[in-house]
Amino acid sequence: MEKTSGLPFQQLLKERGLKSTRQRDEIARVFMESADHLSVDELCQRVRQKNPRIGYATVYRTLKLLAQSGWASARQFGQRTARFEHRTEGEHHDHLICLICGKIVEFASGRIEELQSRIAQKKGFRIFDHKLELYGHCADCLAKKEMTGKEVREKATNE
Amino acid sequence: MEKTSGLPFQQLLKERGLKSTRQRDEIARVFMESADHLSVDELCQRVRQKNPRIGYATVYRTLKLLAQSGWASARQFGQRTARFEHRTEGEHHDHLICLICGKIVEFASGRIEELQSRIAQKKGFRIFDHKLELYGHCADCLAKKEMTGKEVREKATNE
DNA sequence: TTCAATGCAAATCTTTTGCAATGGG
DNA sequence: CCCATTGCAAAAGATTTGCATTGAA
Repeated sequence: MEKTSGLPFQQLLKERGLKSTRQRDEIARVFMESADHLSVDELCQRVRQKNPRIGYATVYRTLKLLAQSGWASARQFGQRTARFEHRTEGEHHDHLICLICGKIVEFASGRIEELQSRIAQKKGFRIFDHKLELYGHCADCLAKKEMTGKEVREKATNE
Repeated sequence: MEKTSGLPFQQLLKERGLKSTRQRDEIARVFMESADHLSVDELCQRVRQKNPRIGYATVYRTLKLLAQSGWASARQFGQRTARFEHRTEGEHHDHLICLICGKIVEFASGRIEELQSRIAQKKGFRIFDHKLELYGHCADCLAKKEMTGKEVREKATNE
């Protein structure tokens, strides 16, 4: 997996001919300092603790830049709000997702990542990030196979 | 990779205690007969050629059922509309996605799928589908590293 | 000084929901 | 018959955009 961290955000802006502004720097800093799986809303809240006048639009615009630059990556776990992860160096956690109850189990596989790198190289890509999600039914839900139709329906509805 | 196709949709409804209706059957049929990467809108258009009174809500609701049953799976390539793929038996195509220009290149890797199956088994999941996306910069965009800031900005904007 | 970036509010778009009417089992 | 399903229109969100103002370079 390619490394680009360590390159400050401001340097990256300069490379692309973009201006370094108080807002962009603040947003990038707060993003990098925060825990993973941050929603746009959460990021905006935090940024506003420092500078309450920063708008959602700016946060979205900056996040787009961070994503294009490979620093952030968007995830859509449920179908609702996107959440942004840091592109960390090396270690990635991937996800097993249950289609019935929505449970998410994390896992990591270095072996799979090796294969990914090889494929990317073959196609001429420089990879910054990846997303691997396995969808199915979890052990619990498989065990509930004997549920009545009514119960299944209720579970599916409030999902 | 687990197989469930061949099981008719109606049978699946019965198993879950759901009703088989004209609309559900029609939507499922059209979905299965269509090409991959169908948007909800496209599916709705096609279904309406047969029955113009079918509403978006019903299409969404049925697609959710198909997804939970493992027949369809949602993808979010750009951040816009979700697109639905058929869950085909065996063969999966995964995606390399360029963060700059949005280009999508497909690839397949049986080796990676083997590893996935093993992981799922270890965690007690029965997997119906998976999603693997590699994000980075494509060969073309890497070649354009010498572009001026202005050009980069324009490209990023109309993305 | 110049033009990109910002902040705000309005606009868009996708997906979900409430509810009366319909229709499967 | 009963209650799940449908269709419509309205609601709910999430993200984007137009535009006047601000601020980096």
